[in-house]
Amino acid sequence: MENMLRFTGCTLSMHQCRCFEKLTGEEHDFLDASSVLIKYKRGEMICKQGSFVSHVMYMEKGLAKVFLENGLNTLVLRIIPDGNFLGLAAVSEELGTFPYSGMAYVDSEIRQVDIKAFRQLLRQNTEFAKEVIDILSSNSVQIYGRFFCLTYKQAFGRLADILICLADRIFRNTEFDLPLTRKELGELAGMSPETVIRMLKEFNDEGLIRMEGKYLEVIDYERLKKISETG
Amino acid sequence: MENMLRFTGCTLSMHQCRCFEKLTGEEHDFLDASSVLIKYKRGEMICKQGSFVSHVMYMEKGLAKVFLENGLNTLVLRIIPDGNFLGLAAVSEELGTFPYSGMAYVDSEIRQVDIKAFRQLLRQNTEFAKEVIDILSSNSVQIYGRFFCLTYKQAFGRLADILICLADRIFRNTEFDLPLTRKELGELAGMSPETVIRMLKEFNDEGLIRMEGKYLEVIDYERLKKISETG
DNA sequence: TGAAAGGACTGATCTATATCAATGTTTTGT
DNA sequence: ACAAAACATTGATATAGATCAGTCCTTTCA
Repeated sequence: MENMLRFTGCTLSMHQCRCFEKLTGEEHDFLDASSVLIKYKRGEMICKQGSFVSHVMYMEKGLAKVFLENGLNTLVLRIIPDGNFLGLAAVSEELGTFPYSGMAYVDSEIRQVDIKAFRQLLRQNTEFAKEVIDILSSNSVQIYGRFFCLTYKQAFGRLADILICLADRIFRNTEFDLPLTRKELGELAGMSPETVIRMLKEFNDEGLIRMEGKYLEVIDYERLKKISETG
Repeated sequence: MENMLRFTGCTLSMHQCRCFEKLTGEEHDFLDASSVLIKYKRGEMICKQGSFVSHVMYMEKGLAKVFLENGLNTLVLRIIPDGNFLGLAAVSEELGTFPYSGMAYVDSEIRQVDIKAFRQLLRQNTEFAKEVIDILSSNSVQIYGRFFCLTYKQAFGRLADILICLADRIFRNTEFDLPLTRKELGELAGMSPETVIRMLKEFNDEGLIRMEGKYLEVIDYERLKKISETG
């Protein structure tokens, strides 16, 4: 009788992006003709909050963060791995500018699709439009969970959340080399880099994880999960 | 040269809901035939997080909150005044259950539209679908601002935000009678009821607002705005 | 209309986490 | 290969805001 919803700070939405499967061969060609593939180096800005929108961006290969900033603080909304849109806010005709920024965590390849072409497909293919609506809804739900988590959970719970998310969903492995700095990890979990370090050390000392520099291994997944739930 | 985006904890999205204007007379009739109007009393639950979704809900008259809860804490995502959807997450076929709860702040009338009928209209009328996508995008952007605000602003900034939002967008007046308790105000601004009381008192003593029980008047709008921006 | 419950308010205390400051360690660019 | 910059780590300190405990006020409803 577990009717209580659990919220996690997970940075990925659950939805598997399937919208391109809904296109006809012809529409696919049209999309290809209306798009370009751009390469970004680690640390490069992919889009800047407040700048004009002219494309929809799709991550072909790499890893990026989508975030808000006000000059002082950075809030990561979502991590974008292969096969996801950087965000579809651009689709709305109301919104002429990016409501967030994007930056590559690692060298990445991003497909930029002309927004007019994308909107035309939305208009002419309702199955495609339905998929896009699903993606938008699913993104919202993911952000809600993250919002709740960052607002009410304590630091160790938030960090546990992020570690689980990285292992389960981003690297799909209990061990991995983190391409993020402690500061970037802090942005994800909504805490200062110093706090990240202290908590990671504690997790390490308690035998929940093993950590050496960039290398990270989740050892006691179950206990980490528990911390993420109760924290 | 103000290129820095401001985030507010405002609980309303900017989008004016126009999707019904896109329907033909026939489609309108179809929608009417597929919907019912339900009345709720102040404090009544409109939908419960985790329960099955079978309707899209549209606020005809009243005021409600849409929120997340885990048994201990409540996080208000959005306030819903007349002429807005309670949320469109239900539109996604992936999601069988409500990702949030809804509760009436005042006696309200809500139109429940059968989800199948709504989805059918999405499929057959691309202009309608486009409007729904705009609403979803716009809701996301509003949540982003609120997320940033609650994560990084200090309590007095968050409270100032909420007061401005209430005056500007909900009551459209510098004076109004609050239908919310201090606890509910706290949920909106992400703080404890005691903190709400102390801060309101301080705002009152500083001459920013005038407050007597449920009555509230915004006196120094500009300074309140400044506090919301710098807090 | 009077008792009970819920809400408003106040003051005292506590604590999680930011911030600051200093040092050692990698990484980067030339 | 070396200097400079960025990053990681540690310890000490500060503080915003939660929590707790109590009183008074207001609404509700029997």
